[in-house]
Amino acid sequence: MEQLWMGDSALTANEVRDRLASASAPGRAPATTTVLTVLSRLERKGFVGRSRDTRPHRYSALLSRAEHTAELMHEVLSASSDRDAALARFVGTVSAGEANTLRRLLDDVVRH
Amino acid sequence: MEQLWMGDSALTANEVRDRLASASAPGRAPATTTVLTVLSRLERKGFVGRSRDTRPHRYSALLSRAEHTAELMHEVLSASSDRDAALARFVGTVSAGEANTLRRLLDDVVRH
DNA sequence: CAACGGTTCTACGTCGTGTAGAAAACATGC
DNA sequence: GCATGTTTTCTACACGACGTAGAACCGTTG
Repeated sequence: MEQLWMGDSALTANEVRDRLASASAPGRAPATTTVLTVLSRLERKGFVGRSRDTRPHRYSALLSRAEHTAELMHEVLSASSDRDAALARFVGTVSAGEANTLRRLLDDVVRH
Repeated sequence: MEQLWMGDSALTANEVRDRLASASAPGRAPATTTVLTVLSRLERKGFVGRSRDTRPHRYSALLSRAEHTAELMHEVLSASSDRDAALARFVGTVSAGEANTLRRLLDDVVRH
């Protein structure tokens, strides 16, 4: 749902609807009001912000896709009682390539 | 919900209900049928297994708490388009202690 | 076979989500 | 200034996941 625009930023409801229309099967084009509703709900939950001063309100993601994912991962992890064990499992099932990525990232972290 | 027994293993519905009863506020004690229903649904979704041969069926978690968490993390990560970016964000917001844990875990991984 | 504990079926309220029409609020051309 | 088109809000419905549990069914055992 949100993924659909979690890359650009500051779009109007109609622009969002247009992108949805093109990026989907021809039949599946949501009404503008639908987009507005969803956008409002996302705003209420703090996922998107909007500029109310410009007339066609402009909506933008407050968190990038990556940030959002990272936050979700933290949430999932927090729900676990033994975080370290969970992390161990996670690392154990990660691909070799991603293990390397992680290693590199951790090295970066070490020097602030 | 499941967390309630994701530590022990192979319990009957009544045993589960009892644990729930003690581990909660005195008033909040679910009926046995409720537990059965939930357990069945979890079974349908592949989260728990049960031995149908013993008469009071015995239910057990198919995945440990940690495994389940790890799987969820992978799911979240998979939903992201740019996995590396998401990982970067994740690592960037992890505590220092956990960063170390991760480092150690990655070292273990390297020697199979 | 009657009673009892265990299991399944059916069902209801609540919540999140996708969907959108009706109505209200605005902007504007004439 | 008002009719028209655009934008936003309100209200609403269907659907699926969940927590909850009663009713009915089934198997064991006295």
